[in-house]
Amino acid sequence: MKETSGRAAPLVAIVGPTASGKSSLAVWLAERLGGEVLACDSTQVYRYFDIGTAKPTADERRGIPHHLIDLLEPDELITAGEYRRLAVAALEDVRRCGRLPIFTVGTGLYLRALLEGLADAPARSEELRARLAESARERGAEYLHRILARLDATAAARIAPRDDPKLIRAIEICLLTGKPITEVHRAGRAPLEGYRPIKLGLNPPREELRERIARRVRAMLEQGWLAELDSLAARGISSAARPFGFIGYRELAAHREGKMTLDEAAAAIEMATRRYAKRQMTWFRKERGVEWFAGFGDDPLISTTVLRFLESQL
RNA sequence: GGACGGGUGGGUGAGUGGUUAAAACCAGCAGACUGUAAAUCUGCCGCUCCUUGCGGGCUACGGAGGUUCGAAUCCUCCCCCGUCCA
Repeated sequence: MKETSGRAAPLVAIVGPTASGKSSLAVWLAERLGGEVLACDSTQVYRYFDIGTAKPTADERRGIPHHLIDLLEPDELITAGEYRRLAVAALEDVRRCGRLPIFTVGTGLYLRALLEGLADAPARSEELRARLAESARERGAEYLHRILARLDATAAARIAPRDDPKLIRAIEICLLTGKPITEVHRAGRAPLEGYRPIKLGLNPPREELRERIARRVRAMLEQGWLAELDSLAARGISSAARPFGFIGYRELAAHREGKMTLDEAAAAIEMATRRYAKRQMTWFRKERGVEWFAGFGDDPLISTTVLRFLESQL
């Protein structure tokens, strides 16, 4: 598909698995191209959870403004739709300053929500969800699937009978709009206007990524991850808060409760991170229009190649 | 030296004569995913052949023999691991 709008402002999105060096590449490019960094990450929007979410430190930011980080309190809930609103606003700020927006994308769904938009569907309803979850508990597995089948057979056929979160969202949309979710989706999305996305993909060799993840987990622990955990508790943040469910925080919490040794926790974190990286790649591989680079973002060879490519695109 | 317990597919670990290539879980691989997405879910997961089929062949439950129509499962000997007694 050709971009015809000459007025569209370039928007750079760096996709890639966790620990592939997106943040450092983003800063490096920003320094050279007059850019600012925007996080497209469902975890970095939470304040206080810094080490485990791999937020770039002040040092690593090197004076480059970073957006869409530290926006919410831990007891708040971010969703793809909310992220889109926040991101569009941040984008406009960056554009007003005449700077190049560079997204570091860990959360594929959020990038899609931003660029392609979401269906015109209502936001989640906690009350409705509570009721559905309650009935599901009483009526057993696959009850939700039966409900959805009645509301929208097409949608039910596309969602696994045990995939509760997706079933709930589908039922929620049907009930809230009074229309089958299939119809709501068919109505289309509202893509981002006025920008020309340039997608860069980092795809380091798997074995090297695996090692990098292991090293990073150890480094995070050395940087005081456990102390951060304690300060979060001291701050009075409920252990039920969303961010405590993020990779690493949950394992470390289990360790603090005496359920596993620190070594075991570290091993579990590495494993969960690896699996996460794999899922990210599954998502990104089918992302369209990505220019892929087979290495880490902090590898000089990669960064210079990326810069050259970007310059040809701007 | 002796007495028990145990050695099962990458790991943990079921299975104690036959629908058992061998449960389950984990790891691994592939995939799905339009509002909790660092979430959730699905498939595959010994080797091999083809006419890709609830298809064929081969290999497999420490090793070697044996019993049996048939063994991971029973017997014999051997090897290794753990605990205990000397």
